[in-house]
Amino acid sequence: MHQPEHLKSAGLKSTLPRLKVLDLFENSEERHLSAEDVYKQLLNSGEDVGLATVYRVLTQFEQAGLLIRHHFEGGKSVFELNKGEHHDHIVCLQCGHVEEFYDAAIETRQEKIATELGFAIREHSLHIYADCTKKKCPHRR
Amino acid sequence: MHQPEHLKSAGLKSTLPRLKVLDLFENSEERHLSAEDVYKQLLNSGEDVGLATVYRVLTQFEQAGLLIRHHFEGGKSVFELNKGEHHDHIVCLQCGHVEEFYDAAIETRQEKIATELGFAIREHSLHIYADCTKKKCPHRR
DNA sequence: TATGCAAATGATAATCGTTCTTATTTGCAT
DNA sequence: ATGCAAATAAGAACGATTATCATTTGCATA
Repeated sequence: MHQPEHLKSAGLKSTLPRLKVLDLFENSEERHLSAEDVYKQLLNSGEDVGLATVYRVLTQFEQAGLLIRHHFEGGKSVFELNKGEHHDHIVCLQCGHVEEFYDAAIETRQEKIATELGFAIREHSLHIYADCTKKKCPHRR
Repeated sequence: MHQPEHLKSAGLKSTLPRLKVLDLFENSEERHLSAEDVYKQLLNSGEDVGLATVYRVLTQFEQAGLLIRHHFEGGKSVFELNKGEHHDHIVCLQCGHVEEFYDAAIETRQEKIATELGFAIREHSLHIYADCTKKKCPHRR
């Protein structure tokens, strides 16, 4: 258990809600969770947290670099643990599962294009929405 | 003026609000407009349209293939005229201007990656958020 | 170990973008 | 000219998120 240090180094007090949220991301099956997901899972675990706190904590964790926020289609923000390595996402249109991938060639091309157009990249997002062709797709959306 | 035909072929009646919205996209300086942008510009032009109508019309145009909807950071949808050719976007973090680009290499890589992961791409979005290094950047956000 | 206080929380109201509802108006075929 | 389905405008309703504020908590200090 090294979570309290994570929080401390981010200048955040080690409170129960924050520990629970961190714990959820580190032990959850699904790496990508929305605020609502986090809230519901905590309630199911018997924790008594407020939805407002969940939103607050997620934003703080994002600013502290512990989490990364994504804006997939559908309007709601989705968060994942920041592993320090950038990657892009492919979202299954059947089950909603999010798969990660990284392609050096794409990254290189992006840099080249931005430079040519007179821009310095700050961040970027590549989202592929696709049909899963695997039979094991749970189709649970 | 060939707009009415556009509408008719899409199965949409040729109404004033629809013609005005189409006209705006075809003659506006900025290719990428949000619902709020469209609404305000129409009001400024003395048109008496409702915000609900703007949203409805934009959605209909999207379904008719006349417009393309984008989800940039910031939560609100942005629309642009569908020119039939896919392209990606680079958003200036200073002035908010959106520049378009297309890179065959990136497209190819995406297809290859999706196939390898067992997916069939339906759609995708590549958004680059960057600092403009040109002096002519209006910095007007 | 008790205590003080800033920071954090939870309940709820408020906000923002967007969609829905409904009574009225409009395009357009007759 | 007329009828009617389609479209509209206004505002209510909605879902995700943020702000407010009184109460509680972590934790440094006595």
